[in-house]
Amino acid sequence: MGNGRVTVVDIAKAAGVSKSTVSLVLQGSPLVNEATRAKVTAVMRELGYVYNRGAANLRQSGANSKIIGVVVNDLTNGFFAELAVGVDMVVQSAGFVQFLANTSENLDRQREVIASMREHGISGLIVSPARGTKASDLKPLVAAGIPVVVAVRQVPGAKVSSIVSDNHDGLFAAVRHLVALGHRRIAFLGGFRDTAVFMERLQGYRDAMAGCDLTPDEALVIDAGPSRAGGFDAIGRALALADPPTAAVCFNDAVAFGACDGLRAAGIEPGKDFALIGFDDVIEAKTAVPALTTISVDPQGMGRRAAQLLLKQISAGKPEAEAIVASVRLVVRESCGAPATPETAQAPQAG
Amino acid sequence: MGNGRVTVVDIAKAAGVSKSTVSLVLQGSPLVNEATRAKVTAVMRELGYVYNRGAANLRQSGANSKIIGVVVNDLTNGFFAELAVGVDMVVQSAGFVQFLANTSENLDRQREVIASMREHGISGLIVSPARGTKASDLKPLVAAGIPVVVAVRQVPGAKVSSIVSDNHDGLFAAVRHLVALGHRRIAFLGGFRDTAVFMERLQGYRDAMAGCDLTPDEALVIDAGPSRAGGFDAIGRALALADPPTAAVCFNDAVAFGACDGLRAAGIEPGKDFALIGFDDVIEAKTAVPALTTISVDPQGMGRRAAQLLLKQISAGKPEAEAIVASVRLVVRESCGAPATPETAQAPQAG
DNA sequence: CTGTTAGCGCATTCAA
DNA sequence: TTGAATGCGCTAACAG
Repeated sequence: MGNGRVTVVDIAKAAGVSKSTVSLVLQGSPLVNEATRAKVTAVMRELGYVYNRGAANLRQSGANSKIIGVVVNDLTNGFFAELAVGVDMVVQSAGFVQFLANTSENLDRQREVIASMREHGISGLIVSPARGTKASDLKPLVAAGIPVVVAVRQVPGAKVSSIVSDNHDGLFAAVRHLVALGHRRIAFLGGFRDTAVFMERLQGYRDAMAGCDLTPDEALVIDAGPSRAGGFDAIGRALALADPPTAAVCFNDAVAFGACDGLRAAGIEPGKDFALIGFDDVIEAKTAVPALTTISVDPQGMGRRAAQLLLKQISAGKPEAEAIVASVRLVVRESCGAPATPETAQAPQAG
Repeated sequence: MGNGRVTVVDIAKAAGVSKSTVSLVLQGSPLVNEATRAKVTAVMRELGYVYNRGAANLRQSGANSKIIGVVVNDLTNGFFAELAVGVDMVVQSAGFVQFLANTSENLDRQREVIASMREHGISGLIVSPARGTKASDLKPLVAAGIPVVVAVRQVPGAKVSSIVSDNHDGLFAAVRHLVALGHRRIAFLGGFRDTAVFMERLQGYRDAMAGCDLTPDEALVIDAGPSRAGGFDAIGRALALADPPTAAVCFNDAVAFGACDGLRAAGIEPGKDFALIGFDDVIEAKTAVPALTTISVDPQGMGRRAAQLLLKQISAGKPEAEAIVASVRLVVRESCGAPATPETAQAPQAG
């Protein structure tokens, strides 16, 4: 029945030893008699003692708090939830705990949570930054010698480690794939133009189109929210064009799902009458649309790598983190054999 | 250029006052001269001072750490991610921060993270328990006077507040709805039998079936993982029955999505040739399958309510939390006009 | 209104 | 091997 707060002195008293001895037992020091250690641990269990990391951390000059902060821009998005899970895995395994906050793309909130985390003495930070995050937002952290790794989105001038997917090459490969299948009118659907990720992917799209001697048509680039609803909207606008596409590569899987919904609503079967490729790997993408080709970036793996990167920096005690960019491998998982020519696409068309 | 760690004495020295004065400024005390307060805050900003909550908390006898722990059984599931987001909202607004951990349904890990959270001095805990969680797992917390609220799943003998959805009535209503549409062979798909949630929902299903004079057929109760893959599997087994169902209510939305996939794979259009109802509210359920009827329980709202419940207990300083059960309202959002009789099911569509 | 003193729970010297 | 001091950064009492 451990009621109130039990401290080392309490258990020292009860075990008939001094506080220091208890402290040594706590950190598994080999300098303590096995018999006394057993007695101490027994008393600890009996009295319901709980280690006070705050106090310990305070004494150790605030070095390692064993807590790492994780801030994501949208936990509602399966991708970022998986990312957080990946981080959590290695963080927990390393004996750390995770301070997780969701910013909902809100810069003010992001500032708040990061400040709050600093007050709690995080020993490192992993952040999937909100749109518009500037290097100055991360500056105080690195100035204080707190390791920071940025994931998913890059922050322009920040001197921190980062891990992002190879957006350009991923989209480049996707477009080449579609062209190889015979498609010539290929749309790029979804995403916000003011993000670096969008521009990188768009550039991959454009480069691939240009490399295949396809006439660039800006009307085929349709930005929309990076969500299912956005995809639904985007495909609708695409199909409404005078010269609609026969294939599309989507900003992410959520958009691709929405595009599937939209195609079905228009009486077009995705993967059969229309080729679709999605970027990113939201939960269980393969069962969502069996015929959907995806460029996969494993969010959990990304989270794990980010965490490993951070832990390495923490243990290295490196004050200023170098700017390391780790590319994630992109792979086309399934082949999508959609017909390409206008003749085959004309059948049940719903212009 | 705030380099090393700046403390109150540093800023006191720089501002030409004493530590206490700085402390008073920190907590916004009205007992300090406006001029000195301005000077102190200016120096704080200049030196890049960061408040050390650990030390403050230590001095205050470990009362309020301003951190609340959140443990969920599966952050990969959109429902729980949304739940965490809901919690985060009110927690952040109240000036607290969230310690979030994912247990992946692992009891050992759950014990670990809860222990870790205690060491860090959480002032409250919200937990969506892993399968098999026993009251004894929460006992130490309540014994230590730490408020705990259990969400989503109940823990049998635990003397803690809890917030769960009205599983029985939700499923009861769903079945009645399908019966009203003319269905008689109604399956119950997905979920694990060893959870209280499953049994409650199953009981609702059975009670509704019995109330409608429908012969109970245990073959129509098909358990499977509460995931998209599980739903895909379950519907496959259902359709393979000698006397297959014409409608189904699913354990959750993920299962329902999987069931949709399975139906389509079998050439059956969900919401047209087969009526489907999903429980729970995963992200953007409405766009996933336009015709899918859902029993909705808003996970974010649930998270918010859980957090409010917890904060109330924290502020009330209530040592032993009473067992409060808060029901969540369940609503059928859309009507699903699926044909019921075998005769109409063979025609393309029936009025 | 501001300065002084004294710990919060722990780990780290130093002696014994 | 173990016990007695000391201080981490901060707040809570009282003094001035």
